Amino acid sequence: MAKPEIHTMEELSAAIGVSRPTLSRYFQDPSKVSKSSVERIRRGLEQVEYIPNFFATRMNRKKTGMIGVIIPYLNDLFFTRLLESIERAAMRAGYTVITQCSHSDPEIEARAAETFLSMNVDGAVVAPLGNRSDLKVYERLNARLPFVLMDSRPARLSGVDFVGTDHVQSTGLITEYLSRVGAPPVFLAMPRVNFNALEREMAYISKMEELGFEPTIIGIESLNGEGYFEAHGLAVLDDHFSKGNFIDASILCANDRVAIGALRAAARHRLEPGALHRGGLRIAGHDDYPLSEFMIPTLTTVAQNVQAIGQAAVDRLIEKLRVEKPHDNQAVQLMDGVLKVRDSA
Amino acid sequence: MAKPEIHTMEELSAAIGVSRPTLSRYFQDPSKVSKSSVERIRRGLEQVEYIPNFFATRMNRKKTGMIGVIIPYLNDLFFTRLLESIERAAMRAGYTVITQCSHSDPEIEARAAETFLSMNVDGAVVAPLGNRSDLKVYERLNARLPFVLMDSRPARLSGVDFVGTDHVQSTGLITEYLSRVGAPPVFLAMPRVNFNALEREMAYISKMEELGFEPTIIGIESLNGEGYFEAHGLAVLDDHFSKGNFIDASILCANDRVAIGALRAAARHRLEPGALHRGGLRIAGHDDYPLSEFMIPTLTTVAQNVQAIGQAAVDRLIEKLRVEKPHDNQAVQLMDGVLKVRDSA
DNA sequence: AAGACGTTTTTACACGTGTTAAGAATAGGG
DNA sequence: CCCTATTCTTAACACGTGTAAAAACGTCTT
Repeated sequence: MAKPEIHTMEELSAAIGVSRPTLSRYFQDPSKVSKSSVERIRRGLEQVEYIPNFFATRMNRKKTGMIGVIIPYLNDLFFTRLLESIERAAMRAGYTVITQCSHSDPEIEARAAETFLSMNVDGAVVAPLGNRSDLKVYERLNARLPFVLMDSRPARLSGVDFVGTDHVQSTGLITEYLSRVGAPPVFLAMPRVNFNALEREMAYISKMEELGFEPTIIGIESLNGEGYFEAHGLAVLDDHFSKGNFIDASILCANDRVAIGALRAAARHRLEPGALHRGGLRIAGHDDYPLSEFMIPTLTTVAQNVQAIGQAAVDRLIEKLRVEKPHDNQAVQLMDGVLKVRDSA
Repeated sequence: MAKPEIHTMEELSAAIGVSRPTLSRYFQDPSKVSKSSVERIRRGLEQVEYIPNFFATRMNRKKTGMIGVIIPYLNDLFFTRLLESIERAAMRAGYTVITQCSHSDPEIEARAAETFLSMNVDGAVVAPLGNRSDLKVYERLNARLPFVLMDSRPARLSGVDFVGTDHVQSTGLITEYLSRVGAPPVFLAMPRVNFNALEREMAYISKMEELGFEPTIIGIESLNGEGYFEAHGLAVLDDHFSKGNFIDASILCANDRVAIGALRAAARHRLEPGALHRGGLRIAGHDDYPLSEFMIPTLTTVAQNVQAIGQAAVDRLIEKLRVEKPHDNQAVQLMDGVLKVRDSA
């Protein structure tokens, strides 16, 4: 505890009798230094309190060993799971993750991107904000760094790598399941805050048409402003149920958070959604939100492979990092969703 | 878009005909520079692409304008709300927040602390990991920086500022409510992963004794390893309900996530917890987790004032930052919880 | 027009480490 | 003991910006 505090490599060099350049090499990669010196330095470091200055080390290196991650919200367990899987993958690969949250604000998102550039991060992974994002921000990042988008994908953006769920597959899967086991589903949309909102809508429509059913979409416009998804699902269905609409329908929600609101609306109207009630109300979601299995009834949904998405994003980043000039072939990785049949549908 | 890219202040200085030191002052605080120069620089910046290097600017400044935040988990909306309120408060005050998540690992927590020190952050806010944390890490931070602990407080740590909820008040409040309206509550504990777990247990016990009731605590030991809180609540109550225990009790859960598991256990056993059923099963939680109002039934709980805690933590940090030598009086700020009576109890 | 004052430029050094080139020390082999 | 290969030290410059002191400039007052 009472170790003398050393603030610079120069001081450390004097203290343990090893030259500063050797110390510099030691901290970057101990194998670059002879066994005997490594031992000597190691013993010296046990006697004193010293950590190389974060900024000074990063300033001159070509590789900073940092990757920047931007996510749109913090208050959503889907994104925190994604972030966690990225952090773990990055840590395994020896990288430090710098996280910025855009708090639904394109301006903050743009500022975060600038911060990453000014920090010389080795690469960046971004989960886009949605329609309101400035696509130039992504183009700028993509032009200057190894860059990967994840989760949701701007339609009008080309040449940018992407990792996410195949919504045509995942939404198709659950649409088909719902249609097979009971009534063809109505789609309870979410406000179009991101590109996935629309992708899932379209996937639902095309699957319904393929199956020969009439698609029905409700809840595109928000009834409660910029609130939570749960509040949206609750408000929209509360309204419909009050009018006697959809009380015995199959309802596919755009995501699990909307579905949680939907379940709440059902409870409020003393409806009991469930797979067991043939012909009765059924509610399903999308994402396999961590709380879905604890809902009442437990929520039938399609799981996104968050783990794989995070890992793939980091892998792709590192791949782009290794080769100076990437093959310039845009890589788009789409993961399949997995059906989770539970009690609600 | 095709703006020439300028990488150093030197180049910028040459490009727009203003000296480098003046530019330096401009980027730190435009009001330190004459109107005419400000105007000239502003016009110049519109013509080129330039951002001051993050590391170089931070390296020499005495104040880096950054504050470090460590939270234990990401997969918990309580902590993400806390983090969000801190980020907003810090942003308002002009600070950049660097977040690190310790992922329940004391080693990662210690490393994050070292990173903050090596970055010369102006201050640090930490939500402790719990029993497994190395208290020396906090002492070290506290000795070298403005430092504030939040959310949960190690018993054996003195001289460190703290901001959090007054659990004696909050837990007492709901214990009293439950006792007043129905049967005195049983306490469904959570695994003692942090200091609040024990604090709430103790607060429950002393309030029960004050009211002249016999305290009963269940679920201290985890039945499902290091799983989620929800799984813990579910496993413990599922076990008890199977044996016919507590099926008409008032159950106070250590937090809302445990309570969500408890509601699930009740549903599995076809029990209907609710305030309306006088004498019947009732379930309550603690924290006002964002999803509590969407549970079935909606969850009665005590809200922690997350907003105020985050703001107070940042305020205190900035206060300590301003005065060179703080008055050394340890500041402990405890916020009151607010009762949220809903349907479950 | 002279002086005073505020601003800006110039000049120089600082921060802590990366990095390179040259020479010195060390080790191992004969 | 000498020779060569390796590793280290020394010395110096680099990175991009902060910062301080002194000199130059401009504007305003009188």
